[in-house]
Amino acid sequence: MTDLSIGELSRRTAVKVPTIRYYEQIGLLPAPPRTEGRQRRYGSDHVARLGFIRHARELGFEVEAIRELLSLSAAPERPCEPADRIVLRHLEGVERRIAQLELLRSELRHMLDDCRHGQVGECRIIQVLADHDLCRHEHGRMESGAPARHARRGSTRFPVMAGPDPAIPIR
Amino acid sequence: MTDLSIGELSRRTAVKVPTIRYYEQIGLLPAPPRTEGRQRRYGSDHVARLGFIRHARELGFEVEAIRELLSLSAAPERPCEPADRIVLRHLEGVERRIAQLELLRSELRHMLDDCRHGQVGECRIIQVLADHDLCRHEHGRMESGAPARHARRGSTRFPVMAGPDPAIPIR
DNA sequence: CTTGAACCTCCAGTCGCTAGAGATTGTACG
DNA sequence: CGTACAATCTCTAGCGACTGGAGGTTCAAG
Repeated sequence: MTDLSIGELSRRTAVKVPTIRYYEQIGLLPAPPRTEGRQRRYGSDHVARLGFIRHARELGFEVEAIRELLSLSAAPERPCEPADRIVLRHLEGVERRIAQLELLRSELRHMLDDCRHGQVGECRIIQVLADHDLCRHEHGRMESGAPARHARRGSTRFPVMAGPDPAIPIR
Repeated sequence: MTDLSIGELSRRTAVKVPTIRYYEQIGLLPAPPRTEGRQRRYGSDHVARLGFIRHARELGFEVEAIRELLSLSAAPERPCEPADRIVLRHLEGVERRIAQLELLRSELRHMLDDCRHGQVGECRIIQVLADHDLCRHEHGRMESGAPARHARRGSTRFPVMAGPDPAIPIR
């Protein structure tokens, strides 16, 4: 009805033009009719559907989840419990991610707090990175028997990325 | 010295074999010497460097940041301020991400709270997704003049992904 | 010497876009 | 009506940080 070009649709929904074409390609937005010159022309139903998609993306839903939500929304008389479950699952993922990031935040803050802001040699940041055991929190699991908290104190030395060394076959 | 195969290195550092090869490819881990049969053999310095990399990745640092941290760690007598800055920048990113996710979390919770768990037709979840204006928080910016809070109440109907419609050129 | 696990290289796929090349179409103006 | 030029078209490749597979070789134990 409204007969919008892809650029107009983009402006109205705040979704970029290549993204709209991408959504069509992956089957999230139906292919619209075309002009004789094969340019896309959209109606108000496309505006609504694309708005739905954009909002769901803003809320962090994955494309697959959006696909399901869209197909659920097409059956208003059916129970909305499947939709609830999708949202709940996503909420749980967001909560897990927040918890992870909060751990990260506190470890990063500790690293900065502990750093005396002197030389790299005494820098707590570099030390903690070099030796996982020095950090205040455990954020990975340590399942197996303690792997010998070796007394590598002092200089942190790794093989340095030098020019292509001769690559002598050993042994 | 320790002369480890890539599988052994993988076990000791908890970094997967293809990931180790990938780190070599992108120049994060130096290419080790090879056996006559061109298999990689690693020493304890590689174990240390790869441990550094893994820990930094666990803390969410990007590869480019790790590259910088590694090259900083090679100069123990220099000031550690550049390292501090990298960590601080990353911390700020983490904090921004947390703030975003907390907004998301609260909006998702509201959606679930408001849903009467009946039919899709009255489902608050679907309604909020279909009409951005219904949500409790603003998480995008709304710069331009209000785009006509249209009275599309009731059925949420989009063009449905059907079979390939005839694609009649219009106009 | 044989077996088979581990290793090798190379390439493709993941996710959700984004950007570019090079060709065509739509539209406004003179 | 012609022309200019913005917008559109298709196609392909790239991002980041891996991960997986195919198909072939090497190592180490028995």
